Amino acid sequence: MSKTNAVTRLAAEVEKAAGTPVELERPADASHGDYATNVALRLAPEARRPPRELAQELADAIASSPRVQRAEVAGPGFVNLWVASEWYRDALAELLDAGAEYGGGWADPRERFQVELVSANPTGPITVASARNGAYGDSVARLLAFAGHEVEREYYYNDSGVQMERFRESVEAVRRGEPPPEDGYHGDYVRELAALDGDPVPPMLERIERSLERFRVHFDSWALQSVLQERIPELLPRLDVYEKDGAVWARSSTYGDDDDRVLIRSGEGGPTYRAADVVYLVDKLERGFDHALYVLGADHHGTRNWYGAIARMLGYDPERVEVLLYQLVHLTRGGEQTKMSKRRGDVVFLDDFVDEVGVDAARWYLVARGHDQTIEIDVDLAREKSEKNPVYYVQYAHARIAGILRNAEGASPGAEPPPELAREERDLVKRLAELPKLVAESTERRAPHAIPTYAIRVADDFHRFYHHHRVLGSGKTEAFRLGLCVAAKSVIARCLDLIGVEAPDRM
RNA sequence: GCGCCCGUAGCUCAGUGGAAGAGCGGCGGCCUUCUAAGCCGUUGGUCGGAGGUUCGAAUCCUCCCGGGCGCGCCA
Repeated sequence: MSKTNAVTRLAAEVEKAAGTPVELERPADASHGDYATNVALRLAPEARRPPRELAQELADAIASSPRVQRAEVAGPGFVNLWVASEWYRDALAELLDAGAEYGGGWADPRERFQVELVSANPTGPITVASARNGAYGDSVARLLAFAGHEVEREYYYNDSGVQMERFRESVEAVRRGEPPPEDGYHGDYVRELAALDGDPVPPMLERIERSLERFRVHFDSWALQSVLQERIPELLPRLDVYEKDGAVWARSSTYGDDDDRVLIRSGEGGPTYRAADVVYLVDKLERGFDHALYVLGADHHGTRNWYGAIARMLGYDPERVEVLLYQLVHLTRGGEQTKMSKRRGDVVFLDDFVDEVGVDAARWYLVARGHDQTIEIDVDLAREKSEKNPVYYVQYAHARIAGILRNAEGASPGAEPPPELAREERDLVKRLAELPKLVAESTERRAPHAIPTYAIRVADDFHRFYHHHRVLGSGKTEAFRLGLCVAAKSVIARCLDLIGVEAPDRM
């Protein structure tokens, strides 16, 4: 992080006294102060001094800051501190000044990222399972862009493999008036495609793109396996390979992969998907991306080390390659597990899911869980549950604020706190001031699910503030409270945007 | 068998060394005042189990139990 904020500036004051980096936490218990640090506990063993004694020195030193009202030692050696009016002014002024950019633009250095996401074979419409890939990957991309990086999203599809042939044969069969082959594709969409002329792949791709655009996932580019694999002969000499059983193998296990992988098949000698991976990786890195991110479902975790291995084999820094794994989506119907198979056609398509619950609830639902957590969706309960989706709670806070600002009629917001700040006002400022740290951690961990969790907290604090305090016509406190509203609205809108959800002005 | 992920309140889940949480559900209150999709109160947990590291463990390590997903010359 290259930018300071109200919290880090406060931490810096403690650092001066402690002589070591300090992180301030917000205690869960209000009686433990506005902020707390365990730095005395961490320092005590090396200093060979009782932690509470060190903590007392720090508390005394920090208490003299104009931003600090009071500092206390607590428990085994925590320093709890209560911030002063000065700090609230600093924090809110910063929020208002930065506006929509608050918490962003901190990346240093700014780099080029490519996020490859979804990349489902165009053998059928996008399913809810792929939608998680889209929701997760797109949110990571949004976080990186907000940090200040240059980000492009790409969809990579296989237009020439065995499954694509099955898909085309299924459409052809229907065109001849026959049922699709047993191991072919059977969904209704196959019949729809059969009604058109020519190769069914382009219209399928168009439909996929429309679904994803509707889901607010936009692709900057599309990559084709058939084009990439033409360069395989050119790249083969750069690889560490050997022949076995008539096939050509990459010695990937020596470069960090779990196994060696076949690049060129025995027999007719066609290239495998892995061979195209090699070309694609070179292509990505030579197009000037500093980082190539692969968003993959947990069913691909067996190859999570493959991409880094080929980067190493080719002499690239493997740190430039990142595999983001997310756990799968399981669909149930009235408690019964339904197997998802595009071939059988008994899947839930993204478009149907979105028809049912709306884009906002769908995106929120798919990104609000940790990516390491398997998601189970009961198709029968989806609509009922979506009505209780916390996304509406958060959007409602935004709409309420918009309503206040509509009624404000030229009254201008300010950051100057009134002599007495109410608890709800202080809580809201502190909450809003968490955004920079939250966003930075969420970006670095590739964990966008922290955003909705935080957005609920912000809405929570706002709704409470709103309930207890009148904004318009509140006299000397009006400007400050309007300032709070403007800042809260901006933070909520930013959080929602980072996960691809709209922030409505009316509900 | 081996590998990856998960096990926290009735349900769905946050919480990657600091003082156990949210939403939903249940129960009881609050609208002549900027949007009640809201607010307030209450109910509810030996953080799967056992050891270990640490001043301190839901969090780190080891083992065990349970669930998901992989282990193709498919992608």
